[in-house]
Amino acid sequence: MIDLRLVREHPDTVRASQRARGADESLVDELLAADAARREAVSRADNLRAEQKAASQAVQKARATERPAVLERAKALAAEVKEAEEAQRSADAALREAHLKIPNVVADEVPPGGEDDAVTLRTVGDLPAYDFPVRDHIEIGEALGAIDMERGAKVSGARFYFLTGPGALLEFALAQLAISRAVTAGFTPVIAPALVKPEAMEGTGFLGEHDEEVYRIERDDLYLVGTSEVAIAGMHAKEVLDLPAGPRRYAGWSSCFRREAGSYGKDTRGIIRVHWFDKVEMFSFCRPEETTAEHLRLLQWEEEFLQALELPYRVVDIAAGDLGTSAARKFDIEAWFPSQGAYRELTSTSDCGTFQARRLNIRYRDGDGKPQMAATLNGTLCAIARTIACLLEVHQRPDGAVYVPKALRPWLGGVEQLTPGMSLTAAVPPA
RNA sequence: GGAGGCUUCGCCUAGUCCGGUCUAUGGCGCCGCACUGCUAAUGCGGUUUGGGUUAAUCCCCAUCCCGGGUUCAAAUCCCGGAGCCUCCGCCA
Repeated sequence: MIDLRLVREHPDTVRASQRARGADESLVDELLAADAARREAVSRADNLRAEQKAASQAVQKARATERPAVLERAKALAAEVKEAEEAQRSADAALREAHLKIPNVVADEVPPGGEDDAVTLRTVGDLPAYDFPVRDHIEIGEALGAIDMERGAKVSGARFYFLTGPGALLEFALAQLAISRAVTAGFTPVIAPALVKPEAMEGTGFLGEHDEEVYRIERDDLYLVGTSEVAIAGMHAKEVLDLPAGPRRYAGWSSCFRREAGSYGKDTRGIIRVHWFDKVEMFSFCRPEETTAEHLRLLQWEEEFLQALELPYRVVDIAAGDLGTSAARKFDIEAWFPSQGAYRELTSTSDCGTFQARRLNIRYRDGDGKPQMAATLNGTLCAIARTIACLLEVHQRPDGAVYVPKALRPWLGGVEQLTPGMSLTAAVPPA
């Protein structure tokens, strides 16, 4: 939810933001009208209530002879109040509806344009050269006994997979590495629920125009999260946080579920685009004035993680038309996939400003002890399946082996490479 | 799944049976002022959170877990729901 004061005082800023996103500008005027209508309804109901309250007290004090007349007046007012409250309720609902339709206001620095207009900020790491035919992650993974797509489809359908043997060990190694690095950087590790109530889903902005992306458990009115961002943002809903000494940071682990509606034909091969994967997500609660710096920090941690995995990548600044509902600004990191000869999104970090906090009612106390809206940011530390895919491709060797980056070795029994038919007991940390 | 208990303005708490100065009591904590060489102690005052209105103050409305209902009037009565606790059943 955007700041209503901003809409009232600077509607043109919001209109410009809508235009940049390619969204409907007239929603701003609808919101302004709904806001004015609500305030009028509130005033009317408040005044009537005050009158009615006085009348009600007069009933008690009235002498017996006056009582019937006073009571009559109180009853009449009560009816009016009821009607005014009804009008207020519908005005409130109309305002909320109009309010929810408007996505976050894009930051000034965001590049204009759509999906193809992201600006590359930098490219890091040398592209690997292979003097043998490059294979994609499925060929490599299946040869290693690390990925089983066929049985994934048998058990759960398209876009499902099993990670087996070295693949399963790789998942745990990545998770351990990600969590360890996050804890060292000051994050609190969190294992988050993957099923959440509608409020959490709506609060993080996932139930708007993209709600067909989300799995819903209708019978229990719960949703499967597409990222632990949802649960972690919801974790402090309706709270007043203590944010005296900088951001409060969590590293959340959860399974993530995505319907991938509308992506038919995209990435149908492999585990790059799947209905379910596990992920370590960074999440930050901070003061609004801290978000720009915090966003860059999250981005830096993401980059350092990919550097530790020895993966070449580039950082892109996402254009306005491609921003999510909650984001004011977003950076993606795209890593190199040799089989595609292209950079593909591996991680992403968004500055949501106060947008999510306003929906979820997350506040903090300022220097004067007054509650203020907090700000939220999120960033992928490691989306496991896609990262495994990238690792297998980039670090493939001609003999079907896969090089293990040094940072991962402590979690894989110290092995320097994964090889087809290898002994699994060698690839686990000492028991 | 079944039975019972609990939920009050940061924390604890009075009030709920029997509706109306509840404009919610008291303690702790916190803030300010006074007093005092300093600290402590003491005294006085303040201290929920939203919304409306306003240049600002004032003022008004809402808020006793949430949502309905009864009533001129609800923390209080009725119905529904949530969360927590205890016991039983089931389960990893």
